[in-house]
Amino acid sequence: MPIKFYNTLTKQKDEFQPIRKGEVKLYTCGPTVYDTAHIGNFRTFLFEDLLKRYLILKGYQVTHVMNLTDVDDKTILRCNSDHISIHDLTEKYIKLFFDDLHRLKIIPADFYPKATEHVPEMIDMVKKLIDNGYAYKSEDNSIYFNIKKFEKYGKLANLNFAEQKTTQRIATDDYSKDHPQDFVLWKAWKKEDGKVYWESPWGKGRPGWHIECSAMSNKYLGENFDIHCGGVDNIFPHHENEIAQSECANNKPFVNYWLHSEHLLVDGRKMSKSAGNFYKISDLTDMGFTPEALRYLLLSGHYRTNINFSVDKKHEALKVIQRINDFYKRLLDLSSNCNKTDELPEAYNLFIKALDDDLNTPEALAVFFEWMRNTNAHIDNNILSDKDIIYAINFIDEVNVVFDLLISRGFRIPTKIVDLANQRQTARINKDWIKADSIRDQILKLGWIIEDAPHIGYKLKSVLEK
RNA sequence: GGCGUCGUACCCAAGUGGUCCAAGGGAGCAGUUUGCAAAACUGUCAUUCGCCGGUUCGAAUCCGGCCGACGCCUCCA
Repeated sequence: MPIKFYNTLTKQKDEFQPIRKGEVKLYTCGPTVYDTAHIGNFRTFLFEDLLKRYLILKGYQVTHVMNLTDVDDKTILRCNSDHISIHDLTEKYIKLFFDDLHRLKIIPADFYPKATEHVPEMIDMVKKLIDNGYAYKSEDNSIYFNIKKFEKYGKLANLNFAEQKTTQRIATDDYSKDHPQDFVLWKAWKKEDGKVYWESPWGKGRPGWHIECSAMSNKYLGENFDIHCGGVDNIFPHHENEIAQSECANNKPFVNYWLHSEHLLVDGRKMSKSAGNFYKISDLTDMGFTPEALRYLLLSGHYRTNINFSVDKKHEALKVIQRINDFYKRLLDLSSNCNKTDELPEAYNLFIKALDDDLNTPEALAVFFEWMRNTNAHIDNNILSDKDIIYAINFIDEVNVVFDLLISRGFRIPTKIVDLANQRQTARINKDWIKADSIRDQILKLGWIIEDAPHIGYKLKSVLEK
């Protein structure tokens, strides 16, 4: 079964056909590293992680590039106000970004090119655009792209520039442009830029924002590649401009499939620092959200809808993660004498069918939950065969390739907790319920949950929810 | 002004013409089980899909109007 993706370029679900059989070249817009990324940014990065994991599950060899924008207006402003070099500032936030990626179990990209390390490539591309007649130099030595020369300009964002009403912001913008909506490829140095500049054939300056993604995707993935992703806010102007630059420089189509994720809302509103609903990953882990809980919450809504995040969802997410992990352990405990195979249960086909349809994660999770409930019931009734146990484990392993909701950190049970549990066991055998209950409370206070088996035996679980 | 998205139970969230008198998760309630719990399971939880009309044999799904939330139109995941 082929995968279908909603392609922003065609505005419909298209069957996915890679350029080279079995291979996918994927470019995802990365962070601007002048500040810490927030939960909204990670909604997009997690969508991209899901996409990549699913392509891997389907057997594709994925080459993934994520850029790091380490020079732009905000970054320069921040350096000047904090009296810190651009390198020191961006390295700090790059490190924090990688920490968060790791924490959320996002599979690392193959390349993380930095804008500042690819200026020559960008200059080359601007040169090509000038040579091909698509770009011009303004009075202040900046280079602009002439949108009138590119017939398809506006196709991705579905904007009609001939009838476009000029907004206040554009009208009061740069006077030296031929057309108000032309965008900058190379920005001439200004006093405020301080030490931040590169030499170019047009004098000192720095690259425009959009050119980095065109130049770097070109370098690492080729002039025409398969998939390009980002948040919906990138559709215009960023991705529209990337298309214009790349196609006019190379005279060939740029990207075949454009996938965009919707924004995340917090408590039904746009996240903002002033509204007090602005969260970084570290804020949420401090509140007790586990990486798996965050993955679940951000992947349980479809990527093209606004998902509504709220700290009130912590209980729901932790509960779900606990259920899945308990179920997995339950199966593993039953599997010791079973012969391994790589076969899968029927429900797996429905799971794949849901994800094939433009990554319908809510549907896929529904299939999984329903199957899990039935399988638990079969275990309760002791009617699950050895073969079924192995199929079930295989299924969860596959689900985990895509969602990664199994807790991989080992919880080592402290000796003290085991001792208490054993004392309680003795009390239970002696039917000393008062003592047994009091030890259970004590264990709970130490951060562990004890679950009894009928008559004798127990399980210990770490308290995930505080 | 232009382009576009969304409104489904207490909360979250699929479904986009009949197999839906509407999946799945969380919360609640009742039960099985348990020394009691927990976990697991079972049952219950929207005669109805923002509102009003229309098309159709048939609509949550298509069309029109209205109400409400939101995005983009050169900062933005």
